[in-house]
Amino acid sequence: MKRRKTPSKEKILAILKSQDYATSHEKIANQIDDINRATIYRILNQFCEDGIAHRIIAENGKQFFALCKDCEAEEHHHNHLHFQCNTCEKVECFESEINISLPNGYVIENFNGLINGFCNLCSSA
Amino acid sequence: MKRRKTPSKEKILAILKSQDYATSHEKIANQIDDINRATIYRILNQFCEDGIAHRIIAENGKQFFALCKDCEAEEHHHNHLHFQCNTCEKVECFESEINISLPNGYVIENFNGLINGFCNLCSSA
DNA sequence: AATATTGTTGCGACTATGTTGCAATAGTAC
DNA sequence: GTACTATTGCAACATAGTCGCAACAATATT
Repeated sequence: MKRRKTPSKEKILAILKSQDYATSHEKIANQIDDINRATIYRILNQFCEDGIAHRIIAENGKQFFALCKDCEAEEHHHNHLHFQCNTCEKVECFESEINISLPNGYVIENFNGLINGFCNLCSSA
Repeated sequence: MKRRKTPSKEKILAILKSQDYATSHEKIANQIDDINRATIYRILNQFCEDGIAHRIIAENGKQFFALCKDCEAEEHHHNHLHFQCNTCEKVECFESEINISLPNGYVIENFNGLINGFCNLCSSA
């Protein structure tokens, strides 16, 4: 499957780039009115497959997406924690990676770590 | 809201106790034929509220439940990692707690950390 | 023991998120 | 320009989980 460059992909990529936080499908759809729901999902999935973005599963099961930083095409560094504010619902990536040590025989493929709580803005309000 | 002791709750609690792994709603429903879907969900939610069980969100957004060990009613220790095997799909709790340090002003309420990969049984197959 | 209170259950309907099959469209390579 | 095939829109589907309501049942009260 060779990827093609399309307006839809560029648009969604631009939106992801413009966000400071991880973005839900809903939020992306709100900023777009001429791309089909299914297409947005497909493009986001493609970005994840291609290592352009990574997927975060929120506590309610919803997917959020954030661009990958410092990821080589082959080697990904997604062992960092995410934080979702229970008030403003924003999802952000924390820089520091965490060390994961597994029992013998276990092989890691992916890590999804989410902290829920109150962000600095909402906790002081 | 005072909780009442009912056969449904006892039955579900017994199932949770009998599992070595975290359990999905589906798996529970399979072992029961006389309790309504909605009731199972409500009971599981209650268990989580009451600190009897904790909820794990899998990569596909599905909920899994596991009994709390070493949890006081007031103080919970859920900063441990979970592991889901991509082959056998089992979800298990890892013992070791992880240290989470948050930026200034951030308050943690809950942590959901899931590693996906292959468990010792499936990785060697 | 009978009754009142109110938490619990089953049912059905509903919501929301995400996926898929198919035909039409549009990148890309030649 | 033409051929090839990835992409898109549409509609239908799938699934997980929730909610309102009336009937029921566990506790508390007498």
